[in-house]
Amino acid sequence: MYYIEGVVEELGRRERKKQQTRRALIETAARLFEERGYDATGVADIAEAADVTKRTFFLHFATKEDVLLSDGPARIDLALRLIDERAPEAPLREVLAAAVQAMITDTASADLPNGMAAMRARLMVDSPAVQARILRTVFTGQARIAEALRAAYPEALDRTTAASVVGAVVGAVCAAAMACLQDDETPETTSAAMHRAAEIALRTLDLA
Amino acid sequence: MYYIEGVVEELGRRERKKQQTRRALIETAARLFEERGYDATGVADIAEAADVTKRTFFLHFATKEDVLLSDGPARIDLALRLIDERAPEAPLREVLAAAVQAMITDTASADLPNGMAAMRARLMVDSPAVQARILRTVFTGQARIAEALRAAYPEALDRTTAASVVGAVVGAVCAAAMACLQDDETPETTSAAMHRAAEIALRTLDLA
DNA sequence: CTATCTGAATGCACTCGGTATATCAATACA
DNA sequence: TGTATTGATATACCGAGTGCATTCAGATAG
Repeated sequence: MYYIEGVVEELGRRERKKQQTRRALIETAARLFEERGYDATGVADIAEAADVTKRTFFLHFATKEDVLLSDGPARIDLALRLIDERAPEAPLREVLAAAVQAMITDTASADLPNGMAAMRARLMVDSPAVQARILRTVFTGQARIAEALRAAYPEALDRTTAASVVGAVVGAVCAAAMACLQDDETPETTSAAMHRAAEIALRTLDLA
Repeated sequence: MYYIEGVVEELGRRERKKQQTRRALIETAARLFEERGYDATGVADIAEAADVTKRTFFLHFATKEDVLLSDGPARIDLALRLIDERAPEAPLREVLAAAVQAMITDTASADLPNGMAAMRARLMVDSPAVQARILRTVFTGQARIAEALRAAYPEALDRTTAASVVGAVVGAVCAAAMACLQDDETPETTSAAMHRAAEIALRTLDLA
């Protein structure tokens, strides 16, 4: 508690203000996307509604899509931390399974109450730009996970094998998620399908 | 021969001119990307060098990235045709394996002599926009393949299972390819790695 | 052979995402 | 208190992509 306070309170007024405008931008963007749709909402509109300039928006987010993916990196970090903790003592399959399941669960639990995931899901289905951006984020994330696993199990995995295995699991999960989204499945069904997809793809490791 | 001539010659002067400007745009774009780099080459530059207007460029390609992916749909169609021919008589694993291998081989054989694949590969590594676009193309393509397989093997595959399996295979192949590209591997090594990745991911079907 | 119609290409103005630069003003810090 | 940071601003700008009216070559009918 002492420690956490130390870290959290370390932020001066300046940094707090910054986080404040950042949050304002995220929430305003979410609201406007909801109200008017993604394409019909310009960056200028978001900035205007959040009472900052367009330039300020781009000071916080590199692209319009990024305002939707502000928590993407955290999810990858979660997986990397988990790998770092349990590998290489635990078996490869178990570590990879735990990492992927943690990411799926985190997506479901952190996003759903926020309402963010539902919108993101909708946008992913019908906004090509958002879909492309998410895929790229996932793809680079999976590369980092593959590299972490290869480093942890150097005798079992070379670079392309590691990439293949992680690619298979992530690819399966993403495809399953997308199939559910297009079918307008409930979040619970979708989440279950993602876990099942991960299990299916993890079979690749059961006969090495 | 008679038949082929009939089909090929069916194109009047008008359609030929159209294809001609289309090809000119593709080749000019490739040349300029090679010379100046992707980001430093504007659509206006390509159009200018191909002696048409910017507006005409967008009459042939929806986006700047699309001029690089003009043959993408054909590759998916190849897989779909193959599935249509062999399913549902042949076993699922065999059909999927054949389809994926055909796509990999087609990529290697049709692109490499053209020199197109090498550049596309380079761009995929260091141009986020191109990478995102390719991923989206692949992703929608894999959805079509999954749907075709589900339709052909309705008793073995529901929608999300089909998506998971195809997603696993395609994800593995893409990840392996990307890993090789980032390592500057030879086309042969890359192609081999993709085939190996497909084999690994196809294990998911060996224990149903 | 001529009249007509179709559609590929044009020209131009416009929107919007994203950037460059110079500047202001609040905050951290000595 | 004075100075250096730095988050935010204002303004002008670039390039991708679109809307729309127009032109002109080439297909088609009479």
